[in-house]
Amino acid sequence: MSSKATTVDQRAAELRDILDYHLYRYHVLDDPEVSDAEYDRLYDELVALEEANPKLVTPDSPTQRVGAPPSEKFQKVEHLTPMGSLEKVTTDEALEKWHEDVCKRLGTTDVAYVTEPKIDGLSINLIYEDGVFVRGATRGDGLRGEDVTPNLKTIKAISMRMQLAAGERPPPVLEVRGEVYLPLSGFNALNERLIAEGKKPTPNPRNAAAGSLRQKDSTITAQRPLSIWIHGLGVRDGLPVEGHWEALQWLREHGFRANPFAERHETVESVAKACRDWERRRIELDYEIDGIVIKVDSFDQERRLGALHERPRWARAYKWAPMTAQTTLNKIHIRVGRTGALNPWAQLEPVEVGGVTVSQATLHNEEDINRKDIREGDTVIVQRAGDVIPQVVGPVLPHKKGTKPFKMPAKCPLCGAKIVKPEGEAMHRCPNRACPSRGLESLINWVQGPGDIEGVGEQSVRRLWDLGLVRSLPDLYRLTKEQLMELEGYADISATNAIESIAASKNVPFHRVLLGLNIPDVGWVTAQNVARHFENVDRLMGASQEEIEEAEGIGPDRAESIAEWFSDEANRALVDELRSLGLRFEIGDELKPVEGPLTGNTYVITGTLEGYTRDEAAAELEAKGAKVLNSVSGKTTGLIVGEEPGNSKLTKARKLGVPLLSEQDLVELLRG
DNA sequence: TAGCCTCGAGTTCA
DNA sequence: CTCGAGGCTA
Repeated sequence: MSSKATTVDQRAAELRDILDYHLYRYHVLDDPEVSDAEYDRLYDELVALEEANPKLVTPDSPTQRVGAPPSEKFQKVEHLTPMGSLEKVTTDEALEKWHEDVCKRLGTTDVAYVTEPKIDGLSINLIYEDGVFVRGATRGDGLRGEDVTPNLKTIKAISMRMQLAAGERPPPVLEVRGEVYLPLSGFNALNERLIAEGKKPTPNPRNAAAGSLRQKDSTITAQRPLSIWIHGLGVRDGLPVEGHWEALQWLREHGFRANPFAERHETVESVAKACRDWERRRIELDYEIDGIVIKVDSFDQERRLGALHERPRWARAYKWAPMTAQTTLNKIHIRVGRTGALNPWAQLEPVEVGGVTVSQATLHNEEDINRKDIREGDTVIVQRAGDVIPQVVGPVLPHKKGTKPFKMPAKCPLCGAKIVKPEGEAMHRCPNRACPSRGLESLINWVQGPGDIEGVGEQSVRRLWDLGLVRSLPDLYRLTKEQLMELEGYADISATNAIESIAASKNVPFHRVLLGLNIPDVGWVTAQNVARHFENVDRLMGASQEEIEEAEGIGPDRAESIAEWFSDEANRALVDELRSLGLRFEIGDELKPVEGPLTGNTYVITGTLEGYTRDEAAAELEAKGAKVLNSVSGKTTGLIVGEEPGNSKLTKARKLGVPLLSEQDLVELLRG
């Protein structure tokens, strides 16, 4: 061998070491030492050396992570030790019961546990021979999985070679277990890209990760920012560790990416607390977790406990109520809202999600449905966004035979008018101003919103509508007790109360009436501003678009919308009719700005208060001159936090440094 | 003109 | 509660 060859050989080996080290710093420790450019320079040097001397290429070289040719199919391989699946517990009681069982079998109460986040990803088994990564496989049935080595090599958080201390000899064979996952940031970026390319977004990070790992062409896998958390060992012969806690430390020291939130607990109470704490804290993570994995720490105790039907007695998964679920989408219905917008919604086979039963969910609009490729009859994934509103995330493919892509109807399902879809807008619309949907929906809106009528709810309004007794707001005020008593559910007393409540609603202030007219783009605040500016409806009706713009918070768009509404003859007739029925069309003194000790302060309320409803608290604050808004911003004076506060408001307030006030603080504020 | 603040509108379940 | 977008301000 010539001395030159040796030098090149040495340099290649050196470069492999350096590059491996920097990958480890970057992807395992999240603590890079060199710039990306510097890394690229070293990488290019190695590529050049290897191209000039193909014999230098080793299977574990950093250059071999990408570019393996597409394989025909995945080989089945046997795991060296079986990958058991975890028995789950869902309550503290079940956890406690397991602990008692463990203690009884071991004959001691001296049991320590290790907990760590249960990643919602794909279980993977990695084999290292003499410290070098040689093979990796999916879990499969627990005994045999699919060999996905080329794809795993593209994941930079997987070390191709173990980190060894000077003079340390690697174990001849080591089996390492982990969970491959897609970080949420990467998942969002991937979906944005897919949408931009006109492709279908992936329904959730787990599916995206699974799809990525099972790509036949590993160059595609390489484009997905997959990562891994290593959480355990299979074959571990000869390692100087006596328990899981030590094993995790050992793994970390040898270049494996073990989760930093693993904890060791001396008592089962401490374990239970960790499970509860993480249910709240899980949103802080850049990956999805669906519970906590709990293992008996000591390997000696683990061995004595053994397994039952491939399910280890020494470990449990504490699982929370799932935030997502699968169910069947039975039918897509159309609802026409009070503005004429067509709203498709899904009727679902009822399913538990995050502790409540979900049976319907909005599908927003046609574009959204078809981008997600949702069809009637699909099995779909449902999740609760922001912990509350159910969403259909997407179908679990493939579709059933004979299903068709969704299409909006061409005609309004209620009045038969031709549906329009303005250029650039997402919503389809029924253009018919006389469409029953609009009248009905506005009536429902009126009784539960601006009109604030007790004793007449959505169901009654629908029945009155169907009977033809009430088809407009004026009709409601002409309704008699006798007519109302024709309805099921109304007897003498309830009918009297309802009629009185309807009569009382004639006195709601002008701005509420304005709100009830259903003028597009006019909501609660704009109605107040308009009422305050014009003081009565005649001056408003007589105003030009430019004059309307002078009111606070009104720009060209809203001004146009308002002017257009009042230019419609039917609408002016409606105003006249309501006025003759006795509704108020000029302001009283209710909109006079209140001067008080809290003038200039704005507050936001979240959660449930003990002594007040939120409306009462808001009214009291406003009586002292404060403003009460619905979202936190830099200008918010304080966020009043009740029981079970909304997470988004709380996080935002913390981020912006907005003071958090308790109900106690509120009471003092109102008193002082 | 950008970026923040606010508003409107549509939404589910117990 | 969230989303999108109108309105306002620097």
